Amino acid sequence: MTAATPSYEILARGELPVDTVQLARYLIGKLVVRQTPEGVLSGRIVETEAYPVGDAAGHAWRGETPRNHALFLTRGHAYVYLAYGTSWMLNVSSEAAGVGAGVLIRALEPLAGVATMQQRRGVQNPRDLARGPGRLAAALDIDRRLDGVDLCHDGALWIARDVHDAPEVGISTRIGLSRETDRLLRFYARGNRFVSGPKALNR
DNA sequence: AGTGCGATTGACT
DNA sequence: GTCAATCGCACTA
Repeated sequence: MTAATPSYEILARGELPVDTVQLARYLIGKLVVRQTPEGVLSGRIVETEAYPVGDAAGHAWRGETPRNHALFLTRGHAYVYLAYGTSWMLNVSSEAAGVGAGVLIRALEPLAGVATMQQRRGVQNPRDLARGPGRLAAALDIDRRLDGVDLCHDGALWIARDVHDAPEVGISTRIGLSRETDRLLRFYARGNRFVSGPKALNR
């Protein structure tokens, strides 16, 4: 028995806040659980960013396309896309069906399957396994196969409740954007060492 | 059909 | 601190 076996109680869709920004904040302290043939991988969400309706930095801004289709699914579905040709990004759709918006999961505190993640990433330091959206997806073996998956159902990937209380949440501007750079839509577990970005954005 | 450009990362000065 | 890698897609024509 491990000392801290994580709980995998799936979050029901009805529990998810209907608003994109509220959902981004709500997801801090929840779990991402990935079921693979090799076993379960999981982590605690410590950093998110909201891309609400009307946000010029959001992929849904110019309307629905084949790529961003999953953003228009009802809240709680995975939107997975490739950035810079190298890094997969995991998002959670966040509004009613037909409305395009989402929350980017930017960092996890690894919990279950750490050895597998270390192997997958070729990295030993637990802090570096899922600190950053691209690393996170690589650690959990997330790519286009999971685009459109319902995260409120048992399957290859879902979101679960944590046994611990939600951490204190900090708010800042988002990272890596060229538009809408001043909006305070990034949420993070304050002081948590698995949060990405500069120190100034982790107070 | 051609072009530009990322919601990043890792290697390197 | 700088910078290239690398791919799919959206946009233009």
